Amino acid sequence: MRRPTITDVARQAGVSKGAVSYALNGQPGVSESTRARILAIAEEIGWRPNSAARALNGARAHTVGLALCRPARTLGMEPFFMELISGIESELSARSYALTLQVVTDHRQEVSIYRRWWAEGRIDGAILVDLHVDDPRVPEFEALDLPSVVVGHPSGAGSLVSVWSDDDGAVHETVGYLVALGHRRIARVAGLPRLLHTVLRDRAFAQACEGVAEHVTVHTDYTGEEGARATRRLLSSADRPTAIVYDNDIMAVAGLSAAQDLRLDVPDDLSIVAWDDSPLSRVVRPPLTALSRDISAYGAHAARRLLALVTGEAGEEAGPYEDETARLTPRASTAPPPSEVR
Amino acid sequence: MRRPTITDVARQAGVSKGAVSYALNGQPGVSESTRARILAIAEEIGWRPNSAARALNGARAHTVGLALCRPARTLGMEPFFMELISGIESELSARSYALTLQVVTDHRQEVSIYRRWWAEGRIDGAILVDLHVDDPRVPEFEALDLPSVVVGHPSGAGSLVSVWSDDDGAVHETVGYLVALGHRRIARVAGLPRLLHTVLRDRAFAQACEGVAEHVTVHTDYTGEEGARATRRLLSSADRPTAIVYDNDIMAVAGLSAAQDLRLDVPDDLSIVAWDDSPLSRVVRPPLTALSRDISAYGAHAARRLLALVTGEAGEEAGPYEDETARLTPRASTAPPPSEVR
DNA sequence: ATGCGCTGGTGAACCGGATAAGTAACGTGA
DNA sequence: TCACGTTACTTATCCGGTTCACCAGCGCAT
Repeated sequence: MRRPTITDVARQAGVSKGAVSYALNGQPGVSESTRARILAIAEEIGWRPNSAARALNGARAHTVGLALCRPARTLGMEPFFMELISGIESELSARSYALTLQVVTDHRQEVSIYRRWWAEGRIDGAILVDLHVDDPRVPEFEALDLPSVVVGHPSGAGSLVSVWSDDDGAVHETVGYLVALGHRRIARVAGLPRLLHTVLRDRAFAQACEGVAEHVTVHTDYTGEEGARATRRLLSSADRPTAIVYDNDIMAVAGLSAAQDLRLDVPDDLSIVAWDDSPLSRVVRPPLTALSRDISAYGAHAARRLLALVTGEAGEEAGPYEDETARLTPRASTAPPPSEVR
Repeated sequence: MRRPTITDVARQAGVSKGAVSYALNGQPGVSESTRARILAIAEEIGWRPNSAARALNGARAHTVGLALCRPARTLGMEPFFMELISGIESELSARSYALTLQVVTDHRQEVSIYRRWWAEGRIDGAILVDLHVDDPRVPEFEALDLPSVVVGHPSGAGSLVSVWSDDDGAVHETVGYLVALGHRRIARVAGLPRLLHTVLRDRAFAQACEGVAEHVTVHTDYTGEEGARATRRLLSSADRPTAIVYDNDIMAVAGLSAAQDLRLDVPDDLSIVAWDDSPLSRVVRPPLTALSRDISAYGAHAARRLLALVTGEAGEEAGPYEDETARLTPRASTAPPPSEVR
């Protein structure tokens, strides 16, 4: 049984294709009674205008693209992405836009996917995540002239609209909190050094500690394994830190376990802070002090910006947007440092 | 600058639209030299056939749909979905199919989304996850006549092709292992009771324990909070279990913390097994014994089945597929029960 | 020389909608 | 009673591809 087309509806209603089209789209040109009859028939036989046929008339594809450039293993473990996606989604589906997703392994692939989608008319816009230092995607996107929103700091977004949150402020708040507790040697277990936000956090961290605490930063690939290894290395050094800030929660949990394995008590011997709060931070023992933010809302903002770009709406929705700064949520993993090192 | 169309390519190459089409699609009807010239020009001006125009000629949309019916919070915390998606993805992108994703909050929405996508010609097929008991989506999908693959047990899939893994076997292996260690009172902290796989695991668990161990099952919503609460309740009962099997790893971690809060040692006082292995199981202390399986491969199998359905390929790819059974990976969270209760 | 098949194309119809232009019927004011 | 403006449509064209029917030119056997 073929899918019904506009012609089927027109025939059953005893009108022309044009009339059906007007009726469907709320255009003037049909009487209310005819419109109702047409819509009833469309409903009855389950007709929906074919999106390809619509798109052919210069209309939009009503789809935006998102390519994620991370290995499956890391991706699965990062609540961040799933929450971001569901936030993006909620905004898109409210406006009847679909999200097309692709998981890729490198940036060359990612750019070529977007290029293809765009050239094929499959997407109206794109969302760029995980901004790198000197990200090659930015000039590419600018040249492509594909409406796009960058989820990341404007300093790396070139002329593209960006949605970001103030990591700098969050870092300062965290360091300030730890210093206030009495910590004078603070370490940071950071993510991939080629990611822009890692560099920005590194810089902010160094700056925040400047003059008030010794500081050291170790880079990892975000996995629990590397988080644990970095922690062991930090804790076995002569002047070990009394507090460690982790760039994601899986590393924070791994670091917690590593510390406990070394017979260190958290928070009495070592304080731990996790960046990005997730249920995980709450279920471990002790629950982790974390930098929480509403990632879902973050994604929704990005989507809203993108839709404004796509539909050409002016207004305040069109510009870059700074989302709320992550709030430090103190839990039981942070406390003053042990007295002998104070 | 308008996107180039087939007419632009034809004009530049000095041939007709038809010739360009034949050249592009590897059809006979153009000489090799002309084909090369046309393709070179297409490449140069960055032309890609508009997917909507192609789809209009009865061709496929080259897209499959996936609607996830879970709240954002649970979703973010389940590495399962992200891994499943990236597995599906890898298979799809290898065959140049796109994945359209939608996060919905209930089944009615989910069905209506699929119905819309299908009627609008946006998707060629769909993947159904999280099968419920008496799932209303199954008859709907059968009626829609939309090519689809169910990720879940065939007993609930009706006439739809399903891809599943033998939970029954995994449960028996787990219970067998715990009984062999000497456990005689085993609890299970299960997921949502309306999910089919929960019911099947419940049944298998009861059956596996029958005659060899006392058993009890508690249902939760998969969150760490409920996992912890269930654990506390189980452990504070008079004849508390000596081993608990959790339906996901976030609950297992939460259960571990809850037990430790009650001054119970894992594994000396209590053994813990997590269903579905993830980096999380490895980074906590002690690392958790878990049921591991390759979720990404699971997703890839589902995608392959779906593509076989969509393209109408016969052969062994078309039927239902039983994926490998989860393997029990013993780690330090399981041991013989304490002697006083043996 | 003629017929035949093959190669390498061309031109036009078609897919399913949107939309501009055209038209028939009707009411209305002068 | 007729020009005029509405209303409620119909008709035709277009979007960017695919594909079918057709055709010119060429080599080749007859």
